Amino acid sequence: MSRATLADVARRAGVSVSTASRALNGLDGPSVETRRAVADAASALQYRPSVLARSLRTRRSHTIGFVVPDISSPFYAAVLRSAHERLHDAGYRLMLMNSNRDAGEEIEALGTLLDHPVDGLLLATTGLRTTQFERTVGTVPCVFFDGILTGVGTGSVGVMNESGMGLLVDHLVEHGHRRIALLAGQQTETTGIERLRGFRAAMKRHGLPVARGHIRPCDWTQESGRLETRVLLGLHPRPTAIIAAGDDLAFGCFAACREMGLDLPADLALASFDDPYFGQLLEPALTALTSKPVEIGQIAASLLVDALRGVERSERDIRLPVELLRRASCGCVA
Amino acid sequence: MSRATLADVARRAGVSVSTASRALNGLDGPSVETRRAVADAASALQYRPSVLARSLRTRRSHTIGFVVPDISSPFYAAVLRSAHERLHDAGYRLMLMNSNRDAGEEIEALGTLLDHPVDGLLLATTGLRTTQFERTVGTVPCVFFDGILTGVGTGSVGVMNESGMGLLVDHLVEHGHRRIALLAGQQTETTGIERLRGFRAAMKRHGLPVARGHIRPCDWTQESGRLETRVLLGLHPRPTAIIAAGDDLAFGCFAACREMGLDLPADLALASFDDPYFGQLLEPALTALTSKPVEIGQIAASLLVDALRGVERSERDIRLPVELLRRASCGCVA
DNA sequence: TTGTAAGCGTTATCAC
DNA sequence: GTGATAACGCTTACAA
Repeated sequence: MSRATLADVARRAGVSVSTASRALNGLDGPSVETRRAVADAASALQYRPSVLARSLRTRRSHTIGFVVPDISSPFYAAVLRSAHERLHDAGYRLMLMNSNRDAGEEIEALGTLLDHPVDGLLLATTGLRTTQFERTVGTVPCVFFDGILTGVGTGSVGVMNESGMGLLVDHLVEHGHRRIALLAGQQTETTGIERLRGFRAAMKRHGLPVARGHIRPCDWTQESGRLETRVLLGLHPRPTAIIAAGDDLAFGCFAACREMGLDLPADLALASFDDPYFGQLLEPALTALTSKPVEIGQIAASLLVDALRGVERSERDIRLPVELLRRASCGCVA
Repeated sequence: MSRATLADVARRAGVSVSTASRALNGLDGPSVETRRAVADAASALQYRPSVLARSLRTRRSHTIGFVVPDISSPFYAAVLRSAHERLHDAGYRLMLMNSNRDAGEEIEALGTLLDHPVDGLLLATTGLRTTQFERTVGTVPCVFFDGILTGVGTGSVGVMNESGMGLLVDHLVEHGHRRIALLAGQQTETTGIERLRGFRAAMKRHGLPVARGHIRPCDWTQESGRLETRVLLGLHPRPTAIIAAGDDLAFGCFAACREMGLDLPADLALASFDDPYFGQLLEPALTALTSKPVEIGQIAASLLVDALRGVERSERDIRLPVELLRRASCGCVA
């Protein structure tokens, strides 16, 4: 005795499968009595429709694929939660994939999801090319977030990377810093690229030179931040301030300073682009920009749901403004 | 021109669908030439089998359901990543659900997953009853982790909650504390229950009384930790040390102390059951137990995969030992 | 208002 | 070796 099928329900209600289907789906046709009989039979048998069979027939799986570089990152986890909530409310399930910060794995992940198939995609890309994207995703609705590919897909959500970086540079300059270095993050991802661009622009705006070796492209990891900070601190002249393009990079900088017996912010000022949710609890508290994972997830999911429902939206590429959280690591008094 | 189907491949190769199916699935029967022809046709058409149709027919979806109280929690996110990796390698996809720390939502989530259907479940339960579980999950393989329901399911993985809590109490007692309070966490989840039990046992073992009101059952949130800490600090006599049963509770305690101008560990000692991955970077660094999300995810996934493959395992309920990380918040010198 | 039947894209059981 | 053909459980013209 496995799960009851629609045929079982129909038999018990004394009607045909099509009538049973119509009754359960609330289509017009069946009389009130018929509906009642079918509903009774269904609940008596504890009938639950097979999503699989329905999807095969209707060509809609009500499943969304979610692909990120690293789901264990608190930022992506927070985006996931909020996107999931929105999608769940809209009747969608979520299938998860990790690209592991590798373009090849990302393509494979997309392929797996499309085979399933998924009705739409939420993607934080880790450096896909436009042609690769078009070839593997085709016309399936896809909303980018955080890691964005421009010119393709049905929409995108992110923060204002360039102007945000400007805020950080401006603030450090206000503190009197002139030799500012950047832990730049991975330069295959839009976030890394745009933040670096914003850094260069802001430094230029202030008429400040960017010393040779003061820009450190690197992985988005704590270990990488630690290593690159050590390199920076070994330079002559040594930077007096460091901007980390991501929170893990900032942690790495923390760790390096601790190892080397340096005091933040007395010996070195630090500002981070991303604000981890415990930025406040660090010592010194971390100066950072508001990162908005909840908003990003919610908006990305909404864009996708609208696209799936055929709703046209005027604004398809959304960039959220960020604000500076002045805390202690930059030299502001707590 | 949508995706090519098996029929398209068969037609192009000049064979029947059944032969094409056999050839592609490597079943014996088809001759070498036939195999070759089918493979050529398949790649020419960029054929990708429909997972949906295959699942409907074989009654295996190769999809696993993953249910947690809150996926934005770094602990669960880390478990997810490691479990996902293991499952991916074994050819399974992962469908995600959030129970939002609510038993009703958890049941609904399980129902949704089973409708899909999923071949197995990875579940951190938030206080399900045995009968509820049996009714909704039936015989589908389910491995519990973190939040565990004993006596049902195909296995479980967690840490040694009781002895771990003993380690924390022992250590604070070594520091000379006698009035130790507990931010106990939610008492519907096994983790909360077992950690409280371990706390009582350890206090008893040391012959220490547990003062009235010194045990604070509460939500697992930072806000809750902050509030309960304030309550504890308003008590007479006031506890000299607090143990947080979870990391967010410890952060709340941090926040409360900061608000009240109290110095950790001089005015109050703090030890946490869970170690957040940045515990080292806090000031003071957080004394905690090693939490092992990566191991937990990996083991849980392995147990499930074994069960799905019909492999019998002797050890089905695994409890990982934990170690004490002596840092500064308990009063140890850094 | 209801029923019949075709099909969604596979796999599996038969014959040949 | 290979090919019809019947499922898997559902939706949806089209008939009645």
